Amino acid sequence: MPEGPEVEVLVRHLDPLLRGRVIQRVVVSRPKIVRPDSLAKLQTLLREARFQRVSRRGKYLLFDLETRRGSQRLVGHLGMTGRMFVQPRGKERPRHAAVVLELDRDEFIFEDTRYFGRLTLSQQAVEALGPEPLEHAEPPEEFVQAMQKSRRPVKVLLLDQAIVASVGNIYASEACHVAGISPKRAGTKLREPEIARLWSAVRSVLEEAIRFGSTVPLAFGSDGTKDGLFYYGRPDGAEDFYEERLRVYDRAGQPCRNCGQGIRRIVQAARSTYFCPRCQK
DNA sequence: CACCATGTTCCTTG
DNA sequence: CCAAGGAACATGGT
Repeated sequence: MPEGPEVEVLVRHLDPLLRGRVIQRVVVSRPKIVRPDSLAKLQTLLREARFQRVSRRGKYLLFDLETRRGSQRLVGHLGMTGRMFVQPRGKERPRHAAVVLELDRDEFIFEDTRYFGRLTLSQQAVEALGPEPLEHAEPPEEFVQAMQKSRRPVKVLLLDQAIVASVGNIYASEACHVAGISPKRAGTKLREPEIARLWSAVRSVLEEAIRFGSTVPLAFGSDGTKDGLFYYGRPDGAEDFYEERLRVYDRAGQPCRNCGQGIRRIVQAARSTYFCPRCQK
């Protein structure tokens, strides 16, 4: 499910639900998800821990906990198909529930069909993240430098979480389109004003997605219908707003909303990229 | 059966 | 050292 915006919307949903609640029991049915922690370590540390706050960095969810041994931060990542939600204890758990934190009458569930996600006390991945787009109105120096010194294509650079956090495969294509820059351009070939344009395009694309995700009805629980490209699925019966939303992603062959040219799909670093050959140079 | 999928990491090759 | 490509992880949708 996740790029930064989806994680942000999920965090805003979870924070008020979890704040102040105490973990009674930790059930890990997929030990892989908890790596590099051990199951025993997690169970020991999290039992009787109280949620203080849920926040986000990049695509990671940060759960601040007050444990018997002081403050701890649990780090979550949704991989491609992860979901997190709170449901009443006793309700049937989804088939791919990877980790369950039993609270009082409720339980927190981390479900992940493909099991690419993580829930761990290791801070290592978070520490390696590049700048957070929505925290810097101007392109940070480290971003400009990283772009200029690499010959990799722009779209591939945007996917590198060490260069800029929060951008995933959908919003990388979207940002290149908004910036009017071809996804194939090498970082070294970008002029400074183009890098600045790219930075603000990333910001506006992420911001727009967060606004969209916050206003549309979402079903966070396992009973939401299957994905669309904004996740969580919408509740059954909710209208489908999702088609109109994206500029280029998954729109191969369809007309560019700016100029009418056909959107093209190419493959970069083994992932799909979409762009308008006329608007993006 | 084929191919595709919102992510990350590791390995090989050049 | 860097870059590119591929595979792996595991499951499901079309």
